[in-house]
Amino acid sequence: MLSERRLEVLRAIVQDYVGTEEPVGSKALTERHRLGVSPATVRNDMAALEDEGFIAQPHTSAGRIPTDKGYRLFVDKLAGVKPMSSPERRAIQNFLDGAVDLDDVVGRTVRLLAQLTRQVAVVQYPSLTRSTVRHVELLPLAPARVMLVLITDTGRVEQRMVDCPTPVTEDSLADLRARLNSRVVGRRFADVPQLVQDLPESFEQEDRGTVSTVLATLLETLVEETEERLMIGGTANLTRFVHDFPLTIRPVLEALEEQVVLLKLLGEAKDSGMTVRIGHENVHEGLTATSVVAVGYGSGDEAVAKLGVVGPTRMDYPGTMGAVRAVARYVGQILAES
Amino acid sequence: MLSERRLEVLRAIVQDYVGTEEPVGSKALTERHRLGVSPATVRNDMAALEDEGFIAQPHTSAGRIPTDKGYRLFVDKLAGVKPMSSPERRAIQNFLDGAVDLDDVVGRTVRLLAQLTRQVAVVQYPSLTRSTVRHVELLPLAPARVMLVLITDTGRVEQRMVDCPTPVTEDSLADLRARLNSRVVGRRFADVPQLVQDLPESFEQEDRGTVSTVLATLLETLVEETEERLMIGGTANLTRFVHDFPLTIRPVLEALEEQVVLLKLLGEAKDSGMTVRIGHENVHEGLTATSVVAVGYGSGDEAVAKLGVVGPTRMDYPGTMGAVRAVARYVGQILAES
DNA sequence: CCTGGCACTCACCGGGCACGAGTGCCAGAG
DNA sequence: CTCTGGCACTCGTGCCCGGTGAGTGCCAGG
Repeated sequence: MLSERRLEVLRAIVQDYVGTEEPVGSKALTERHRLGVSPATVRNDMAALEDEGFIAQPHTSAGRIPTDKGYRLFVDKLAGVKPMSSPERRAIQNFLDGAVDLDDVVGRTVRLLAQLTRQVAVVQYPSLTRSTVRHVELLPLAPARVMLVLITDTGRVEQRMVDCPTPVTEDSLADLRARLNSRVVGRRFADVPQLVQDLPESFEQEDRGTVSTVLATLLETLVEETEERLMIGGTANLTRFVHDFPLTIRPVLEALEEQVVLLKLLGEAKDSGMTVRIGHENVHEGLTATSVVAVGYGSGDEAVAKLGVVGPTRMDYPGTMGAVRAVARYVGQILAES
Repeated sequence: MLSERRLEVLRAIVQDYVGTEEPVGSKALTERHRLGVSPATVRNDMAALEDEGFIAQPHTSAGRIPTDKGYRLFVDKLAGVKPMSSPERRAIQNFLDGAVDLDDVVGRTVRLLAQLTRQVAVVQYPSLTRSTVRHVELLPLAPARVMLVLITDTGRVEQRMVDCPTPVTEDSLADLRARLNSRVVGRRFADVPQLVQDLPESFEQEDRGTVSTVLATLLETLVEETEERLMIGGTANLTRFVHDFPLTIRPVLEALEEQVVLLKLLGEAKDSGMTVRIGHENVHEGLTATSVVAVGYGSGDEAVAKLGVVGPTRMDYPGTMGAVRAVARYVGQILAES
């Protein structure tokens, strides 16, 4: 096990490296931190830390930089979550309060997160299957064409066109709407398939085709993997590390364009509590030089979706985690109000 | 006026430079194109072209590269629009046909454009004010809370929460819905404010508050500048020019993050026909090293929105214009069908 | 176990130099 | 008047080279 002081040295290295973006040497360390020992001692500690794989040198005559393993230790044991200041919290709340609909909430959240963390922000829309049904609407648009609208308690609205096998009367549509809603309103979307299973049987023969078609479309809309949506922002922040540029940024941008990759990334995060994945802990190839900080958010205690940021492994973890947590909390509140 | 051959030289320079991304010299030109004259002659022509400001040399002992003015001449006089091949056209159509709703159409269009042109794609959602009303729906969610849903003929759906001053009965809501729809369905959204102006007066005193509130929200939704939405994609393509990297890419990414900037950019494009803005023709500072190719699209003959791509001034104009035009055409078709 | 001293390594920087692509100009031919 | 080949010139690029300094590892002594 590493001694107390060695951990302290690791912490100092991480902090300095995150601040300066340059390998940190023993002398600089003793000058900037009150470690109470000489550079030579620090050098020995550094050698030990390097043996354990927590830090590494880019080349022989350079200082040390933390490895993924070093950041992991830092995040788990050495650093807390830095809470937001109260002016910051007020600003977050004010900014999010101005949203007019869910798209706006998500859009504002993305911009806010990107700005606070100066990194790439990713926000998932509240999952349909994890939300509850507020209302299901059926609108006749043409004799044999109906628009299906799903509304969740989190304000998410999905619509689908349904082409019915036979023309539908206004009355039978109203009937279907009423019966459908009485069954599903207030229930979780995940339970809807079960709840409507036997619905077609209770209708007259002539309407059954329509009912089945509508229900089929409804169920399609709920398919996991398809129903997930997300928004990203702050990609311009990627240009802040001008060092290892093209090589790093290219695969990251490509990964961010792939919704599937991002959804998987967020999916891997724990449902409750904050998840930090550092460097190679991310299985996706393009993201092995980045860290992901993600957390679930929701209107109640249960998470309905996740949000987070993607940044270089060299990031301010306490600050980022603080911002992510605070934003998630306020988004949850906003959703609960709406 | 420039002689025929000099124009030919300019065309050759543009083509070679776009292909190789390197300044092109007189010798290379005569080797790669059948100009029928010697390098020395070409040099004289190049000197003339440089005097006129169509090309420039990065430094004394280098070849020439086209200026914005050179590209402008190339686009206007020397190059046509390169039509898509029929397999490409089929692929476009197939890909777009799979969309389930408008979000999906726009999302697919963005990905398609980005892939075809290997540049950043920008697609605007059909403008509300330029679309016509298919249906306006009012859903009671709570005693004094109504959800307003607008549906356009292009499949766009906008929803807003309305908090009413007094509780609303199901009946009066149905009444409002019916009267509202009878006035506006089939009309252009732009005309809606006028069409509903005197609607509150025709209601009982007790309902007027609700009616006014609903209408106010409806009108707010239609405010230009606010109602515009767009989607972008293919930002990873920015990393293809690794040359002048950080300096170029940074401001472009920043500009792309600003919806306002992009909307203005598309807004500046002509309503009909294709618009190409080259380099400094773009007023926005971050985009002076890029060109924008934009075109309107719509379900009928009138454009309901625009789409386009943003790329380096050194782009394959004929190919890009061909792709943009083709995609716009097919998106229009898809919208007309839905 | 900590410390100061010391020799060593090596990335970085700036200058000097050769190379070569590309140019402008000019005189002569068609 | 236009085109061509020749020629001197420019200047960015790549390379080598030595000096500098930050940082290291090791060791002997407290």
